[in-house]
Amino acid sequence: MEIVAFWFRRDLRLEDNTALSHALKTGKKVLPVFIFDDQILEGLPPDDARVTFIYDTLCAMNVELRRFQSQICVRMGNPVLVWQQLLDEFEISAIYINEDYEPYATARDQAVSQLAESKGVPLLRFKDQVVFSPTEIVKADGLPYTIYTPYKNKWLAKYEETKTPELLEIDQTAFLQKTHDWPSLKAIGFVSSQISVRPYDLSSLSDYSTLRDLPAEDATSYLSVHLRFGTVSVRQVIKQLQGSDQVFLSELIWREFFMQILYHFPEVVGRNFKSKYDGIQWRNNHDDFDKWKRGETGYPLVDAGMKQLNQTGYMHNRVRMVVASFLCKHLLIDWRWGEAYFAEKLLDYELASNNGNWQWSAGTGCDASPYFRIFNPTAQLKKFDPKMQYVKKWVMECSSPIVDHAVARDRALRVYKEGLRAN
DNA sequence: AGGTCTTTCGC
DNA sequence: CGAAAGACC
Repeated sequence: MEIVAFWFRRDLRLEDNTALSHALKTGKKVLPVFIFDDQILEGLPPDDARVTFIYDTLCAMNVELRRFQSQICVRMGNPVLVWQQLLDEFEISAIYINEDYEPYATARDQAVSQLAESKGVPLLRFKDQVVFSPTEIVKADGLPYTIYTPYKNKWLAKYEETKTPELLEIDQTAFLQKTHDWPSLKAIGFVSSQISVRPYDLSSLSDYSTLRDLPAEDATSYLSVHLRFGTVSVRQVIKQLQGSDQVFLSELIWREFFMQILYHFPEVVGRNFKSKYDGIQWRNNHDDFDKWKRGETGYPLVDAGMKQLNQTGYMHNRVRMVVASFLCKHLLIDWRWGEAYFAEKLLDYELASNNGNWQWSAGTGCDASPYFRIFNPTAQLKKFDPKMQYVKKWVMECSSPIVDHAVARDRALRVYKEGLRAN
């Protein structure tokens, strides 16, 4: 029987899923596929919370699908080799995917596309995880934006032009009725993590703009991880926004801004966007770095943030900016070290946003915070957690500061200036 | 989407 | 006199 395949990647949902919806409308039965890519899994700790989340999400979708005698086909290995097997095993006439704009993902999809095309099977790509793809918002001369505000203006103007699309129907009766051998989490090489993903609540967005900077309020959306893995549709989120939620919409536009930066400038991975900062002599003191990681810097807001990260896989956004600035400016540790630590710990880790925001903090990025803007961690505490509620929740005892603020501030200004002069 | 020091403003 | 605005980092 001729069927089509749908490949789940970072779109782990059965609602408003573009490529899936199109696949289900072809009139052919749809084989849903998920591949644990061993190249990605390699190097992750066995109790990685994100792998647990992916596995649990797949299980939950499977429960849905079982009502229609269907099941997700879960495989593990190199995606190209897995697709080679699947194309041999099933009579697949097309593979449906949602576009993924990361460098690794585009190369992977290109390889799968070549394989499939060689067997006469098209790989059909759809826009799903963003409102506007990296090539849709460009300057009049066709070049990508590198400054946020004009990018945002263009984004909003284009958004006004296009009507908010209706959410897509998912016809579950069109799934292929077939069961598969499911690998256990253990068989994939993992165990269940103690850290779990907090569900999102779209109704919490109403107070976002007034409370979002106060970590004690715990009023952020917790949508990041769901947008990362596609357990929520970005269109559904936007549909939920009221006219007053411009602040939240702006955060979604930042997300797409950094995605298009990574897409058009893949060299930002591992390198300063602005090469004039290449001469900065980072101190890169391992002892300082360990203290930062453990949340033992002696600055309550920094330490609270790092403890929240270590214990929950999440950190309040205001605090992310403070700990990042502290690492780069006060400790003069290379932003790439901080980027790597966040990548390891954050449930919502996403290459484009993580890289973009770290470079923003370090001052090396496009449209970044200027190098002389150095957060005063004590002033930030006073301003955003005046009653010390957030800090008390995460920090039990406060050690003495590992570096004096005024001294570190002067040192950062000097080292950045020297670095700029040397370049 | 900052901080700090200095100057000016408003009373 | 303290608060707000400005300059510079």
